[in-house]
Amino acid sequence: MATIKDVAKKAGVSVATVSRVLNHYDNVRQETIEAVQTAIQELDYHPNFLGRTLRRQETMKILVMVPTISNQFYSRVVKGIQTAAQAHGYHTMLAITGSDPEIEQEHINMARRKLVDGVIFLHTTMDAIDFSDFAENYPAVSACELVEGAKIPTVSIDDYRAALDGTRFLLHNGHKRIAFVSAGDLYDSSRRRRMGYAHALREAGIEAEDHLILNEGFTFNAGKRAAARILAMPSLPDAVFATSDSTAIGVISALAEHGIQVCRDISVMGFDNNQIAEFYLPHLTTISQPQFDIGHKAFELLLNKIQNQSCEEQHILLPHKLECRNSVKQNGSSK
Amino acid sequence: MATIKDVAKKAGVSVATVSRVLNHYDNVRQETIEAVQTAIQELDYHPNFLGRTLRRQETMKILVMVPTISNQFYSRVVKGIQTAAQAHGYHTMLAITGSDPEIEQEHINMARRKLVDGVIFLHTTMDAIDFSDFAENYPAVSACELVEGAKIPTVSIDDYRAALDGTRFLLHNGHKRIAFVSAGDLYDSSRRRRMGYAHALREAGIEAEDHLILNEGFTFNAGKRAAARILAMPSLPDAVFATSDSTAIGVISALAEHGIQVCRDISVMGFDNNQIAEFYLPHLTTISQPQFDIGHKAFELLLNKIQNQSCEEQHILLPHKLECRNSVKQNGSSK
DNA sequence: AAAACAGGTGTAATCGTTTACAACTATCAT
DNA sequence: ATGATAGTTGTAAACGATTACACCTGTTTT
Repeated sequence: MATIKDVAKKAGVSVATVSRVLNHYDNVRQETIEAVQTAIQELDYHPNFLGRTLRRQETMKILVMVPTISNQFYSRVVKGIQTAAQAHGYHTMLAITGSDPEIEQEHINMARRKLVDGVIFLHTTMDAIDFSDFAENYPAVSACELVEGAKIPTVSIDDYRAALDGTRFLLHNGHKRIAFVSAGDLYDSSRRRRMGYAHALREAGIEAEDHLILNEGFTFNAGKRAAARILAMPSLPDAVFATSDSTAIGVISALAEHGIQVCRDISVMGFDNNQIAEFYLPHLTTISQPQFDIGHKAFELLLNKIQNQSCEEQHILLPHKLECRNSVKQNGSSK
Repeated sequence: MATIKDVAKKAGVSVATVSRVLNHYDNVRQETIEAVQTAIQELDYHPNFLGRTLRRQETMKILVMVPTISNQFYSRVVKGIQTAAQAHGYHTMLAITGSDPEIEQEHINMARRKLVDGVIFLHTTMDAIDFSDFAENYPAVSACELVEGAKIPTVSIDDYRAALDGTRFLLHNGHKRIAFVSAGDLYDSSRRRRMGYAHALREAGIEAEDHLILNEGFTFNAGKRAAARILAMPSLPDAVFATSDSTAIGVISALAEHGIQVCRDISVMGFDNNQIAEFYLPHLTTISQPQFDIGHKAFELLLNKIQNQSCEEQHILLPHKLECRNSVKQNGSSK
């Protein structure tokens, strides 16, 4: 395989000049450029970027730490990251952690070992202290999850507010007993959403029923488990607020198997607005997150950290939106 | 940031010795090992792998070329790849090409530039000649798609046979006019499946109707478009064989909007067996692909190429399976 | 006692680039 | 003619590790 030396020899110039041509420096004579280029062609030379990487101490790669890609939600965020990254000449590596601290730590070492220039966390198992500590030493940002107390640039929606809006919507449409399906405290977003939900109930003067809060997770099967618990309740709640679309669909699917029809017998609201929310029957009423934009913005924050080392902590909140479809019973009357 | 030199100085040994400790060579005195290790600890030293990478000319990274990750199908394959890769100390990079030749070419250069040790193609826009050419010069394997005439190790299902089985199943259950929704010739798998479909019709003595073959693609919206065309037909076909689950669901969803109920009025069969096939209502009858295994095996083939340079062309066909659920009308009688 | 050997370590070359610095040429102003 | 300047190019030192080779020091073999 030809190296820069071979090209230099063939073109009758020094390696420095070849390097200049390669990097489009503007202080090379046109003839020289052409001579080098023909040498490159003739040798079918492709620069070995490992050399540059070592010299420049930059890999032009970033790492995205994602708990799972089975969920379309993260796929969209990753897509946003990747699009932004590509536009700046960066490549993206994906670490699917499965929320396993060990796997996460192993990948964090990629940053320590200079194998990537920065890390975007879509979720972390680290506590705020470790997380801040890492972010202090290496370029890192958080997306989707706003980790309480962690000093790290973050882009997400306002989960509290989103759940508040969602719950209010259910309340305004006459639903009083609302079950809440979420992931407990494993995710910060989940915790925040629960607080928004609780707030909405409180302001409506409704007494919260603890057993209506079902911490099962974000997956389809979590929804099925939640549905099983709901079916076991002495009386059915008016509505179910599931904090991910997959979960909502799990709920609907499991209820359907017991002859309970959504919208007629019970309302179900989702969260995220994945494709599936639009495709499912009934079409799912849900809270829409700007997934692509979250990813896109997250990369921009990261790039800023990589280039400027500027560590100013910033939390960017992007707008959510209630997407009204057919899975929630609406009364025309109540405002 | 501390380098190997700093550690060497601190421990009072040479860099070579530090390197030996780092790589667990067995010809270092126990005391020396300990001295080096404490120096490492005290300096909070993390080896910079860029140096090793350059010296060894290996990155321990592979690239996966995937057309999209919005489709769960590919997510599962990627997961299989990643699991296998991780077990061998490799990291995975994802290039989402969107089937854009330009983006694909840009990423192919990563291999040429030694930024990755090998490439797994889940799809390529290259023709058989270019594809073979690349695979001859760089470690590469193909997964999911068996490219006609390309000399490259491949792992996939037998698409022809799978579509044959699927169509036969529909025929055996009394469906005669079967629409076929696929991606035309953009994907080799799509072409093969169409041939399997045609074969089944022929052996059943049924005359193929060209207008029943709808080349719309693999997405949900492709399914909706196909449904629109089906609705415009003078008479409804008995069944629709959609060659991806998303497409099948698009068909079902669009038909439902016109009051046509699947299983009662028409049958629909999917392909892939994504989660959604199980979750959707009605549960989708579909052809199951061993997605995880395909990915897993693909990595093993690639590793073999990376390590042995052995170029023997092999096509590995993994078994598919008909997953019988509720979207196809079955008659108890016919065998 | 000399030779052979093994265990442990250091020296320095190497991987393929980039880049600071030096140096050369031609042009221009003085 | 001299010095300054701009444009172009080359030399060699990085970057941070790995590793071939040499070189010790003891120990064992002859």
